[in-house]
Amino acid sequence: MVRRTKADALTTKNELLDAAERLFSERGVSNTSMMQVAEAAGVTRGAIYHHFENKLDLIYALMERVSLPVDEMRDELRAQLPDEPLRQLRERSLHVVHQVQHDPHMQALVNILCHKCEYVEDTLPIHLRHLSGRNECIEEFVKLVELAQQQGSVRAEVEPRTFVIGLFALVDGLFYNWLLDTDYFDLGRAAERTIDTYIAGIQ
Amino acid sequence: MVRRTKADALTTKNELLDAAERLFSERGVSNTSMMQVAEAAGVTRGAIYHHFENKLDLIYALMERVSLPVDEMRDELRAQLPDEPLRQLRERSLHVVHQVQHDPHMQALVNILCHKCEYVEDTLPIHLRHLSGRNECIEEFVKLVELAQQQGSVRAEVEPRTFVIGLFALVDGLFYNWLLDTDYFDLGRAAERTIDTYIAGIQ
DNA sequence: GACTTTACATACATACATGAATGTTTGATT
DNA sequence: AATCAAACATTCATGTATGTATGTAAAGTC
Repeated sequence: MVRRTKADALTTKNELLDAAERLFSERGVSNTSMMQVAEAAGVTRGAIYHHFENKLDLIYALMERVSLPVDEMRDELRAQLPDEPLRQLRERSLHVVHQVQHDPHMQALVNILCHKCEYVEDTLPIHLRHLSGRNECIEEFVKLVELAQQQGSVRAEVEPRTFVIGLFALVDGLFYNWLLDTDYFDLGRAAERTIDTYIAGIQ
Repeated sequence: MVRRTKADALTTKNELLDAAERLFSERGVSNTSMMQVAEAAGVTRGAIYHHFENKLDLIYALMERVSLPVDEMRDELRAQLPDEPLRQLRERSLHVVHQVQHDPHMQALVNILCHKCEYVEDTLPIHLRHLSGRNECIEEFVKLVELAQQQGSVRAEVEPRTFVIGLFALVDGLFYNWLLDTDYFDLGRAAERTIDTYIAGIQ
């Protein structure tokens, strides 16, 4: 049975995105063919190539789907706790952790970018996008640490930039390992403890 | 011109491993065909299938090549600083970092496992091997932290296991990000600072 | 109601990649 | 010296992915 109305087309597109997200996350990007994605969504390959240019465009669309709500939330948190820089650092980091832990789309996407997608020249645009918002965030965090340093709550010999690189590495590393086996440890709990420990180390 | 002596065969095998290591690291595992590996090594595909069963077996051989020296070094370091558990933690962590930063084979392999290889069912044996030695190491580190706790140099409310998970996450995250762009920050320096900060957080 | 466009399905052409089978040359063994 | 087996090269058969071109029925538009 064919569906043609605009709303139905949008449904088809979303079903394709859902199928791709699931299959990519389960079996890897390059190990999943467009054919398999189409079948999982109950359509043919023609439908995919109608909605997306190719596999990369499909991944790109997956990122769009989660990046919008994430950006909103970031702006929201940015405004909070302007007078307590270290706490803002903590809360914002933990918030991302919470998202990865509890939002299935976010979790699947991070899993894909982290473990199910080879970092090669072809996928460069994908990863560049992934990193762009991130570098912004690093700069912002550096300024927060500098502020805390001026306030005297951080030791003077601490290099803000290096500290922030470590903070991101810690969070990334937690994601990386947790996604390998989500039963090995509780992400939220571990993130809270380890981030607090790390921040305590500069006070 | 064909080469047949046993020594020459070993040379061929090593050239194949070198070529695979380079190509996999540059262009990704599933994006590199056996044909390309053979060409890069100056032989035909026949040579590969003579020495290795398939692509997975080839990756496996790559891991073997570096795991031996790494295991030796681990045993060596294990014996050092038995009375200063936190320093042993620090030194052993930094030593791995140093290896990744300065040993090309190690660096290429971690890069492959981290960014150039999809974590899917087919490659499970590969990753399981990668994780086995690691889990051992985690348990060992936990005991070191417990020891430090008994010695009174670590606060009582610290959970050793969570702390070690964070330490590994930090190191992994540093590798992960540094390998994306080795010019973005100095790995050794950042590792030293951030690990010290993290350890300072529990004292 | 005629016309155009959308939303797919179908079919096809091309390009690789894999793995096995087979062939060939030479070192190693006795 | 004869034989065997190792170390590859060559060829082939098969499967599979991709992208595109074309077909078509319904939706949308006027």
